[in-house]
Amino acid sequence: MKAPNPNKPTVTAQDVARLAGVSRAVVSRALSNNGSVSPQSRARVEAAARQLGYQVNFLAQGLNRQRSQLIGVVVARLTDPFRSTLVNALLSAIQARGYQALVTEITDEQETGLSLRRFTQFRVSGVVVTSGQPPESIVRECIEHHIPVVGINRAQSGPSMDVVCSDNQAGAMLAASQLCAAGCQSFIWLNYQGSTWAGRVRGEAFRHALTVQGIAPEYLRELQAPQDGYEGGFLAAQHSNLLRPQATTGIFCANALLACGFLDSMRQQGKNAPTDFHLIGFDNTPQTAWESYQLTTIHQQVDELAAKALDCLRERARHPERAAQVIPVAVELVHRRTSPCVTEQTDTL
Amino acid sequence: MKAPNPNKPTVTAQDVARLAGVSRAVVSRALSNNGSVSPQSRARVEAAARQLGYQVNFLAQGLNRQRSQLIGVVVARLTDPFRSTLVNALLSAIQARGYQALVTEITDEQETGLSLRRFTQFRVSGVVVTSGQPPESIVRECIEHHIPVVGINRAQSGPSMDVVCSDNQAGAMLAASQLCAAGCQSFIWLNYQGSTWAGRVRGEAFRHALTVQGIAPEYLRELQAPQDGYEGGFLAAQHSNLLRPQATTGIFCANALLACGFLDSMRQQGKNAPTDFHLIGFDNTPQTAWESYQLTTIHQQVDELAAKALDCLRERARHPERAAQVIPVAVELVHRRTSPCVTEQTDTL
DNA sequence: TTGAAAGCGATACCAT
DNA sequence: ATGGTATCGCTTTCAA
Repeated sequence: MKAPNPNKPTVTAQDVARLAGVSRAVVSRALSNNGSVSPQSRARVEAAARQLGYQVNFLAQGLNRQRSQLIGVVVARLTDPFRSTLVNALLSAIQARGYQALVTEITDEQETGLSLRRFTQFRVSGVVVTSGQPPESIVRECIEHHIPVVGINRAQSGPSMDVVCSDNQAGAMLAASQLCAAGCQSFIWLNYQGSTWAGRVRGEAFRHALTVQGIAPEYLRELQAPQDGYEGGFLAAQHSNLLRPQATTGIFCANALLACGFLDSMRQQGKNAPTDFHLIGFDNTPQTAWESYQLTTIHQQVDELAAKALDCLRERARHPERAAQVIPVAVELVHRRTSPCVTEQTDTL
Repeated sequence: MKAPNPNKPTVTAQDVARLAGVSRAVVSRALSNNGSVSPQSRARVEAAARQLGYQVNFLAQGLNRQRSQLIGVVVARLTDPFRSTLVNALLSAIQARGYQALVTEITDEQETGLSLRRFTQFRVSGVVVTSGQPPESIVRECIEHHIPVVGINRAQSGPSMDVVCSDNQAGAMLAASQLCAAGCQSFIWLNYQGSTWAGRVRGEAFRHALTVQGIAPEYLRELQAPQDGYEGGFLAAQHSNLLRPQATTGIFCANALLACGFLDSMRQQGKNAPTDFHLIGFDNTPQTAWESYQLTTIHQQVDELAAKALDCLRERARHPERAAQVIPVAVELVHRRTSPCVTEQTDTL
């Protein structure tokens, strides 16, 4: 058998039942508010539970219910400020709803599937994918086990996964309008090689938004950073000769880190925003608000993303068959120094 | 009873046993490499398991073993770059050792205890506290349930919790030496009101280190930011008249965010490092390396902190009775622009 | 309302 | 080496 716990033996529902003078069943019902229990029994159970310091064994509970109070979260490179902000919001939302977060870090898109598998082994109540693209087959496995999967800011992975996504189109449009209103006549889209899906979508949307603004395609240049992050943006600015002398250039970046790196590198070259060019980033991470950057940026409402993602899980748990949805979340343009708010002054005359 | 799964019924060890023509017991042994199994049986079990796509139910496994493959992590404000870096390292280390991370975010020191309780309900294999101070009583509860608890960068919470801690004394000494060698004659210690334990220790150690360097106490001033973070540092610099005209001031900050905010605010006032003052931060977060800051800083080896924390859990699981330890992790001075490396030139003459 | 009992799925002991 | 079986702790059905 098992070695008896030499210290404090675990308190079980059985112990509570004994002390309260009722059966395990009553204890279970009383404590989980399921089924009917007389007020007196309930009181006695609660008293006994408190007295013994009883705590439900979630493993046993989950085993029986075939579902744990766990929600799986997949994330990559938590050191990226936007990701940590998002995960922070997710943790809050998850706990606010009475769940616990099971977090796995992936270093490679491939690992997403493995993470999902491990989540199912814990019978999680749902999965939130914030990085990586899970193979449709594995998502289906989850669905078959009645485990809803939702992605944040990613492409739909087949017809089984819901997605909550910041409105990249609107963001690109806001950026394009702002840059045009600010008088830019030449444009650059900055992204990195092997960008995420969201980054690519933003680029496409920016191109489209410029067209809508009446900008001819030849006035948009694409700049590929050799890598992601601050360093990528920094290098991108070094390795290219950006500015046409005649026209103010408006630059839109796939994310905040790229924008910060780009800006620093440009400054090192003696060029600054908004005098020499305009710059708008995506994400509105804390650093973009710092005095040294004051970056105009597209703000993502992370709390909203998190909340909608969890709502989505709940909904899908109820209606497993319903078609997968894409739920948009509004974005906002935050005016800061690298492309200041344009007042109506041009219309004054 | 339970509603039968309408889709794919869960594959259990029983199913594998049936297909392999052996008993559940053999399946368990074969798959967990426990007990003895004939090579042939093993092969058949493995084949059957693969064929059926069998996955162990961790809930059942944990219930039986009285221990899950979970490790609890307590963290606050994940948006702080140092915290997210540390948690990132912890996640990697946890997964590298075959565990899964159960993460709880606390917004208040008080919640630490509640988090630990919930961890025990999942029969976690260990707990890592990176924020907050768990009440000694609850830590003891954990220990009594054979759940080791380790803190990172915090005070020992009674005799039951091990602690892994960056060497704040050494860090302060490195900072003091550097500032002195750079010619500073007047010093400021910048921290925020209600600082963490680590911050306070660094302050004390800095004071001591200056004494060792032969600096009289009256040349050290303490500056209290009204809050933590970038904003706190920014405000601290605004609300105080820092520099004596005669002597170069050396400033040491409790953390990186304070330092960045402080630096930006000083610049706004027309003062910059290292010309007008010297500045050294703690943590070496990614942003301190950015071109706009290039902050000289004390580097914490997060991977080392994470690795030692997990080693510690393992050790304590083996020896529950052993006295609690404090395990130091070395820090390094990273020379950057706000207090550049001092060459031997002063000795040349 | 209540309690007895049948699981949930896996593990480890013990006898074979 | 193998299989039967008790057990981990809780939930839920079912009959009383």
